Amino acid sequence: MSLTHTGVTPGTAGAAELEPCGQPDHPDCGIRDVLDRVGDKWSVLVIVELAHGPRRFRQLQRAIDGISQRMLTLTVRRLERDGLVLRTVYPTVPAQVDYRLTETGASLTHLVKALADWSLEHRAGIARARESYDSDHPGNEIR
Amino acid sequence: MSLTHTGVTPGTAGAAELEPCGQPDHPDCGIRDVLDRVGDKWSVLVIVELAHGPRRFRQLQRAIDGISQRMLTLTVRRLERDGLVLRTVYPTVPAQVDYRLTETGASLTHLVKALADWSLEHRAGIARARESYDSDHPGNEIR
DNA sequence: CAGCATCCCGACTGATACTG
DNA sequence: CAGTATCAGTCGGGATGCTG
Repeated sequence: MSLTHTGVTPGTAGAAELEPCGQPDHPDCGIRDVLDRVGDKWSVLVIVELAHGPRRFRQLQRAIDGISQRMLTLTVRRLERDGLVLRTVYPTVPAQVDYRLTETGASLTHLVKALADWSLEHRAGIARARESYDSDHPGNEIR
Repeated sequence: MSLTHTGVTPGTAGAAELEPCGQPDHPDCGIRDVLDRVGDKWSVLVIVELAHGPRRFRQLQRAIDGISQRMLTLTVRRLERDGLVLRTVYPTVPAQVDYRLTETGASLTHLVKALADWSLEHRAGIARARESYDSDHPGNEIR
């Protein structure tokens, strides 16, 4: 809903002005850097969770269904390394650490939100398209 | 508002782990469906390329630096299956196929563009953060 | 040109056990 | 609680060779 999508002419001429990298200079103009981070399902879920406020390690693990401790560790490390998440250690008796989004990380939440909105909006359509495709192409394992 | 979730649904015992998805509360609600598609670097690059207009297979492969034929095939197939891309075969002598975004696919273009913009905007910062992190944490192989 | 079929290696991940 | 260390299994994805 909050996704205002101005009608874009489908297929035909389209191509209005999507010019992420004006030049073939850089093959992928940094898109991949982000994608490798944003595209990771765990990263996104962590970001979404942290968008609600600071969380501790266990809180994140409990909030994110299905993530292993190992993956959570790796995920927050990577996000920290990229400067999207700030990790703070409190030298309390039982060690305590909290994670929160940095400003950069917070700015990503808008995109994630937009992505989620788009997802919800087209979820059904995609599911239908898949069924349709699968029935039209039996025995085609495209995952 | 869509992403505002109350956080935590620990639930002691088994309980329901699959939320009805009535509300966009649950992060898992369709986000992954999109992410599995959008999050894929090749998918995004294909979408970006197709945003400029219809392309043939070889055109795509040449435009997208580094993609293997196998990955391009799989990528466009998946996009087609999800109804984001339309595949048209022209029974010419040397087979000719073109791909173009469907309306749904075109609507994704905005998000992809946003992602690309964000990427460009924060590219340098992320790179710096990484260097900084790496020098502060020597011998830490986080990918 | 536009694919499909195979082989194959290394990275990603989960499960498990141990530490500060 | 908040991790680190290890090991094993899966699979993404590149390289190569072959149709239509």
